[in-house]
Order: sequence, then structure tokens, then C-alpha cells
Amino acid sequence: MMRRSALSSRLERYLQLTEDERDALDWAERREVRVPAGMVLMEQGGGVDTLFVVQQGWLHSSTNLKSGGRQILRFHYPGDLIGTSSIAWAQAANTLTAVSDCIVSELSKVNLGRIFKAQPRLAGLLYAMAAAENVAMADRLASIGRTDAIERLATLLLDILARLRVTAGGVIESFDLPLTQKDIGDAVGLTKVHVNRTLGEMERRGMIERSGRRIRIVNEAELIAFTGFVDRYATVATDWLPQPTALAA
Amino acid sequence: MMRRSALSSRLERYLQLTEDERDALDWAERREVRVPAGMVLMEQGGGVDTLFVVQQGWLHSSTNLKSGGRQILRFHYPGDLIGTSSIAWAQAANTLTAVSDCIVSELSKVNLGRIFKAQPRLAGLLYAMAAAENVAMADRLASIGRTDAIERLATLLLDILARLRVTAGGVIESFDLPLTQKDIGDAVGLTKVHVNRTLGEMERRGMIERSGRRIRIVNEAELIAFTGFVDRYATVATDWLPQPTALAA
DNA sequence: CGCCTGTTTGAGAAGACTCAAAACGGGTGG
DNA sequence: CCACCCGTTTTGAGTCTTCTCAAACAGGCG
Repeated sequence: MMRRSALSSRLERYLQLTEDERDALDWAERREVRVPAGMVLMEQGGGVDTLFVVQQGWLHSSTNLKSGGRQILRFHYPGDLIGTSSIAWAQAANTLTAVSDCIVSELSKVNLGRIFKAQPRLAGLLYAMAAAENVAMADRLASIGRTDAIERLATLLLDILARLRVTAGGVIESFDLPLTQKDIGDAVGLTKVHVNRTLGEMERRGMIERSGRRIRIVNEAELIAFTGFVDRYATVATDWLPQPTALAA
Repeated sequence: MMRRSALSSRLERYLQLTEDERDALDWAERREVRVPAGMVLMEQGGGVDTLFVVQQGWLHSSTNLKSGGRQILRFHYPGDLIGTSSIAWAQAANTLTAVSDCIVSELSKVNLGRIFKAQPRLAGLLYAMAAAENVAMADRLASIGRTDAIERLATLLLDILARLRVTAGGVIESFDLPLTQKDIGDAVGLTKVHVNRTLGEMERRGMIERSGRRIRIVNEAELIAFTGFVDRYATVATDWLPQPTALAA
């Protein structure tokens, strides 16, 4: 009755879902919302009682600091379950902004609770993905805390590339970055000026090529070796999950 | 039959658990392990199929970078469920090291799966805590990415203090930091030398007082205002959770 | 008492930041 | 179709924070 949700496709990468499970997911999602690029979907500190599933496009979550600065925390792509801070609080912990034109669908907290009750295997899978999210966050922490500008940017580019590939399917080598250098800086903890110089330096060293906002990674394997980048989304363990509910059917 | 787990006490802060829920938790934990200060409980890259519940003492999780550096990702206190990266992978994503003498108990992935199946409300609560963990991580990212040495250290101290208070109960004002300045630096992304100078500077400014490794925060309210610190563990929303299973009983 | 680890201090170097201005590019209105 | 305008990118010069290297100092333990 409804278009298949990007969330079920995402979960299906890790596990063959039952019909019941798919239905439970698709049923839980309501009200698709179009979010044009640049629009704020959820504001830090605002009240929330719903999560969102990204169906199309990408967004980022960010925090604003008292000191005036901004930190971009994470980019979100189709299949991601976002706004999860509303699971733990009634106020949004951070701001969600559309990077490109997006379509997201709402998934209310209460419906999530129903899924947890009726589909324990899905609950476990969602928990595993939250754990993966945590580790991805830890990677970024290590990148920003302990590496220099070049390595931070290289890691960011590899991360974005890996995530875009999931959606795009094929092997992409170059991609459009609809981010300003200010945005990039806010993501990796650098000034826009220094981002600019560093990108220039990376180009000079032959690590990347640029034309406008299109970026090509010249030698990906080499860059991965250089940064030690690990794609945390490639696989997720599912061996421990309970049996699906409707096994009898 | 078994000592009440620190995990159920933790969850009980947010929600009154049923007998069944408490039993399910306590039953799932096996084999208490004593971990002396400094010992590595789990090594990055090593195989794992179990989580741990911290019962006593504290630990930290860290990553080692190719470049030789180390990033301490998070400190763990009684009631924390740790090693959660094993939920998503068979290999540990990071290293767990005891900061003080600890007691932890094992909670196998499979038993976690059983809890998810039998006690959906607990599953939801664990998911909420993972979401809270994510936001706490985001806070650290913003701190390290966008603030200077003094603010980073101030935030770290406030964070540790807030977490210690939960365990200690009463109002603590000063506390022992069983961390070397190297450790502190690895946590906030600074060199040990710079940590030393910055702590000195903070003392000179009257923000903290030190004697040995004991630290006293002189004016906590002021420091909280200065850093914009938020304790993410104070409350967790529970309104969306499904009803407990054994409601009929 | 000496050793070892961790802390403190010094001096110089490097990376990243600020302020400022110029160049670029895409979009709008004349 | 062109001129203008705005946000973004690029470049320059100088400063500041943090790092590196190095050595002295302190404290606990065998």
C-alpha cells in the first residue's frame, strides 16, 4: 500500500526480513515530508516527539556552541534513522539541516515502541545500528582529536564517498560536494580558510582533483591506507538476534 | 540468588522496573570478573562475543591510531553497558582499559538477544540509553572540534564529576583523578605538556585547585556557564516505551 | 638509596587562526 | 545579453595556540 521504506532496504542489507517485519516498518512510517536544501528540519532545543527516516537526499546534524561556533556531527543518508535524540529526551539535542533536497518520513516514538514490542528482531537490529553509529562517532572523535588537517579532510571525503556509494549503487569515483568550505570546516573542526588551503595542498600533492565542487579521489586505496579509514557500515553482526516473531506463519 | 546488578539500578533511575525485568537482567549477567587498574579488558581488533556491565570502578575505551597516537573515547562507570561494539561486529572496535580496580560482569550477546525478545520495554530503554550515549559523544566531538584547551579540560572535569556523583550519591566537590596527564591529553586531544600548562593556567585563574591528583572545582556553576556543559544522563524519556510484558501477573 | 614514572618548566617550531582583500561564479534584473 | 550582486573561494600577512624536543624536578616503590 505504501512505497517501500528506505529503512527496510537498509536493514535488508544485513538481514533478510520477514514480510511481517517489513510491514511493521512501512506501516510505522507516516507523512512523507519534502525538505528543500538548506532547510532546518529540527532545531536544537525545540520540542520533538518523532524520528525521521531519510528516504532521499542527505542532511546533517549539528550543534551550536555558546561561543558562536558550530560543529557538524554527522551526515545522514537514505535509510538512516535520524533525530534519535528525541528517543531519550523531549527536546532535540541537535539541529537537522538538509544538505540537498530531501524526502524524509516521520516515525513517531510511539510507533517505534510498537515495533520494539512486536518485532524484537528488528529492535535488536536497530540497537546494533545504534552501536555502529556510536563507533562511527568514535572514529570521528579520534580523527578530529588526534590528526592534522590533511588527514581529517581525507577521512571525511572517504567517509562521504563510502556512504554515497551505498545509495548510488555503482562504483563512484568522483562526487559533488554540495557543502561550502565553511561547512566542511565545521565538520572537521577547522576554519574555512584553513580548509581551503588544505584542499589546495591535497590537490598539489596529487591526492585529489577538483573542479568546482566536484571532487575526485585520485588513489583511493592509497588514501585509505594513509588514513586508516574503516567503513563501519559495511557489515553488522546479526548472529545474536532473536528469532523473528512470526516464525510460525 | 545473585547480587543485584548495577545495570538494573541504573535503569531504575529512569523507570520502575518489574520483578520480571529485574530478574531478566540479573539472570543474563554471568561471571563477574575483577579487573585491576591498568589492565586491558578488551583489545581493539580482538574477537569478542560478550558485553560487560560495569559493577564497580571505572574504565575507559580508546582507539589507537596508525600514526601512533591514542584517543580516549569515553569513560565508563558503574551501571554502564560496555563493549557494545561487539553487538555490531565480531571484532572489538576499541580497547577497554581499567582506570581503577574494577568489577565487571559478562553479558553475552545471546542473552542480550533473549532480553530483547522477552522484555521489549527493557530493549527500548537500552536503545534510549544508546541514543543518550550518542549525544554525549556528539558533545565531546563539539568540545574537541571547536573549543580551546581550557574549555576542553573544564568540560572533561565537569563530565567526570557529574558521572562520579551518580555512583557516590552525595554532593562531591573534589575528586581524585587516577589519570596521568598523558591520559587526560588523550581524552581531550592535547599533548601531555599542554595539559600540564593548561591545568596550571586554570589554577592560576582560580577555576580549580589541585593537590597531587585531587582536583577541586572552585565554582561549579560558573564553570558550567562558561562551558555550556549539559549532563546528558540526568533524565531519559520513557514515555514511548511499550508496556512491560508481565503486566498480567 | 636509587629507579622509574609522571610532572613541571623552558625554548623554539609548526600548524592553525584572524583579519583583510581580491577573484570567482552563478543568478537576477535591467 | 550584459551589468551587477551576493555568497563563496582564494590569496596574503601576521599572530596565537599548541606541539616538539629536552631537561630538571618530584614522589612512590623495591
